[in-house]
Amino acid sequence: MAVREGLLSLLSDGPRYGYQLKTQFEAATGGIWPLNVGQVYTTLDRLNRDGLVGELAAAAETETAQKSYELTAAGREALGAWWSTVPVDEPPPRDELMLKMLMAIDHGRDHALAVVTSHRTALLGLLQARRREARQQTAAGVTPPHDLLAAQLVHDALVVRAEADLRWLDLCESRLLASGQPDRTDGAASERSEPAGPTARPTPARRLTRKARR
Amino acid sequence: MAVREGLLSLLSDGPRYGYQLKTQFEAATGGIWPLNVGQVYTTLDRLNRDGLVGELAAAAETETAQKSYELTAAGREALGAWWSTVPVDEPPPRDELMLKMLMAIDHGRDHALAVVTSHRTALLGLLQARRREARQQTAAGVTPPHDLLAAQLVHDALVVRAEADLRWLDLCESRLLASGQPDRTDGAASERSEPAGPTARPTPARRLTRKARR
DNA sequence: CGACACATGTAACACGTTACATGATTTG
DNA sequence: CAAATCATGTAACGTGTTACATGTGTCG
Repeated sequence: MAVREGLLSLLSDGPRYGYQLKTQFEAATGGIWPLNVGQVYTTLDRLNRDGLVGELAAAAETETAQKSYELTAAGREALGAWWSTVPVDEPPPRDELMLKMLMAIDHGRDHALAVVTSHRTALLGLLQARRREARQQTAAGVTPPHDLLAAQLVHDALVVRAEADLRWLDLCESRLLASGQPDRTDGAASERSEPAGPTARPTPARRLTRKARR
Repeated sequence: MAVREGLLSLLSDGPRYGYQLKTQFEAATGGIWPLNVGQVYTTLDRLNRDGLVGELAAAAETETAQKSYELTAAGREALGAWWSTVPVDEPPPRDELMLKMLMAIDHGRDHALAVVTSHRTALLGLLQARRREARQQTAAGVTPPHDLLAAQLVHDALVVRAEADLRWLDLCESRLLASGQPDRTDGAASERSEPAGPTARPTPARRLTRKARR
């Protein structure tokens, strides 16, 4: 649910047709979010299906296949809801870094700590690279003012996000070190499940496996 | 690409069957990421199709429909790549807040500033709520140690993210205020496109509309 | 017995994304 | 003329997600 709302937002400024929306979407996002034209048409179809946009039959005047779309009342309402709604993460979004961390913890503290350090260095490198890019970007000011602002804000967001991730990794590390839990790198299995030989008898299936015979 | 890797990670500990994976996935994520069982089976099928996991024919021993899955060599390799790879956002991920902000800017500085302030207050409220939750959570320590650590880290992540978003909103505000760009709330149209009456002649189609007749 | 947890699986749909086909128009 | 841009659209695939159908075993 991102392209949908983007198109709605662009359409709220007046009727547009597909290719135009692609162009304006990319312009509005500072050229950072390329958008395949095909997706515009499929998304427009879906929006049309859902009654959020309507075809503007005025295409006859141009003799070409240009079909314009405009917001319907429902579309305008949906867009308004989007503007006023803050994305409440409930349940929390499936973030890759988060999931990776949790899964790593599941594999033992050592693994988790390794993931922390490797990702920290990688993220630090990314941050530096982005700062370098930013300097070059401002040096060669080629983009128009609007696009420049957009590009700058996107860059800010990426930097802030990366910093947040780094801070979170630090938190993970300290929490991991604080929890005196012993590592379960084989040998000493934790409470989680059996050491898992090739034919491990899995925890929740004990009963089933035990009396499988009717 | 999140559930896939999660299942691979769980399977790297030994063969598992579907329901078990659901249980362990939810346990590993501190009960915060509920996972529909059906999705486990479909994902397992897809992983099987891609040759990352294989069925363990040992189900015969249990007489029941329990089919276990295990990692293949390719699966183990994919998982290893996952562990060592830091998610590099290139192009940047379609973040909803970011997109909303950019689209708001496209609609004029005033609108953008309004979105900033509304989202800031909403995010602040969310932050406070989460801090409150955290206090209650630690007070009623019901969850086992592992799940508690996971839940705590997820909570940390959410808080850190929210703080980052707030910081970014502040940045947006200052950038917006710094850019002396006049607002384009009707009347004075910006460089972007025509004021867009019902039959607006769209910018990139000038030529087409002009000589449409073959 | 009836409710509930365990266990597997299918069908359907959502959105995002890419590749492809097609044609008109502009421009070098 | 040829290449690039403008312009529309379809087909196909990928993952995530939910709802549903089905059956066994446990427990109060």
